[in-house]
Amino acid sequence: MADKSNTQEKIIESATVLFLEKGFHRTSVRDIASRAKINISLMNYYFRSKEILFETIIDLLIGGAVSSLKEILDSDLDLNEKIRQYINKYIDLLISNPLLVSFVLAILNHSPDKISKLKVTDSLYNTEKFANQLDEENSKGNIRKVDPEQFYLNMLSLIAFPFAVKHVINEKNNFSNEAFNDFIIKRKDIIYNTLISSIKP
Amino acid sequence: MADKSNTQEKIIESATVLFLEKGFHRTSVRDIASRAKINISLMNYYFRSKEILFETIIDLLIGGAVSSLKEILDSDLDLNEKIRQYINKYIDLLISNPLLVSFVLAILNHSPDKISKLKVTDSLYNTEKFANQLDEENSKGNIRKVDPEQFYLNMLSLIAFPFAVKHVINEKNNFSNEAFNDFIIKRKDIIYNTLISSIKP
DNA sequence: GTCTATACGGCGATAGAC
DNA sequence: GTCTATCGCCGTATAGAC
Repeated sequence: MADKSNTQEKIIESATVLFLEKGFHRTSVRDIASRAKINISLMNYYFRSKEILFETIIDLLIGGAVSSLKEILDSDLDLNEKIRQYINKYIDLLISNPLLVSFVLAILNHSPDKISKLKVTDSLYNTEKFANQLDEENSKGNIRKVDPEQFYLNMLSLIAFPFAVKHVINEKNNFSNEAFNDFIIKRKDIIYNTLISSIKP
Repeated sequence: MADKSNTQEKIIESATVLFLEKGFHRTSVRDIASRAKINISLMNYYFRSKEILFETIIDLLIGGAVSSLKEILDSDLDLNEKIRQYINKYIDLLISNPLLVSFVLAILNHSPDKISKLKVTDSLYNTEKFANQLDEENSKGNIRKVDPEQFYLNMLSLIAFPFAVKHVINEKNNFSNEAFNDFIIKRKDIIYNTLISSIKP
């Protein structure tokens, strides 16, 4: 049994640093092994493949954040307040993990069959309660009629896409990482106002 | 000399099919060579690398579409009409090349240093005239004050992001490719209305 | 110029000895 | 649990035939 989970931890620690630094494709299992000072094949012993190791790390990184996003969506909050909180929490999550969007998109692109297995994409499903709430608010005359699926996609697009093109934004505007974060934080209000004004009766 | 450009064309034809079918990472140069019935090293002879071949194909696929997008943005059209045309043309382009967004994001993620060399990303730069137009319309009192950079990013996000998560959307809603296209075409109006209502005074 | 054959170093993964 | 050895791929480079 020896060090039990110590080796596993070393792999995760090293892999996390490298994945965050260079992304999935540019990090090799040999890189990970040499940084963790372990034998290459131990990576395959503890995790069955590089991809599973990667997904494990993603899930660890974002922790309960994704499920708390789902909680907001499923809560009984007032519609406006729900949208506000959802945007804020999502953007905070992505600011803490700026490569998350690219990672998830890379996986979706690389192995589309694994979509439903990814915990990260959980938040994209089960938007039923939110959809019902939009329908109800409309029938009360509080908001315009909207396709909930389209509205939710609008919200997601406005929140997530900028992180997918972070490099382009930074290069175009000569942004540092800090300047990018400032730019993104300003988006909290912008996205909220954009979404709300689009459903105002 | 033989068939002159015939070999080159065969490579491009085969590679296009495979890239569109399986994406960049899952297509090997050996796949391409065997499908084109040519020697592996000819790929390196005509194109210097797999990546350059890929970029060449992307540029061929989207042809003048990207530059015509830039033309719209730089035109003297009325703001509303400009936004409308830009959305419509962009979405038509992406419907014709549904993998384009994923491809570009994959390249951005894989080799961020090549951003400015990609012709496809040209459309993301030089939005100066559009920015000025937004400022002018605001000073005339026709629209609310907006950060042009944020507004343009909103537009781009709403247009492009859905294509990056096409697989998820299709799986969630049990969409066929046709149903996805219908869903996207409906977005032309939705995106227009969302953007316009966000700047209405 | 065009093409073939072949080889190089690196990759992710695995079988099997200890 | 750990390590060595090795497998079958990959993208790329090059020597040399036509």
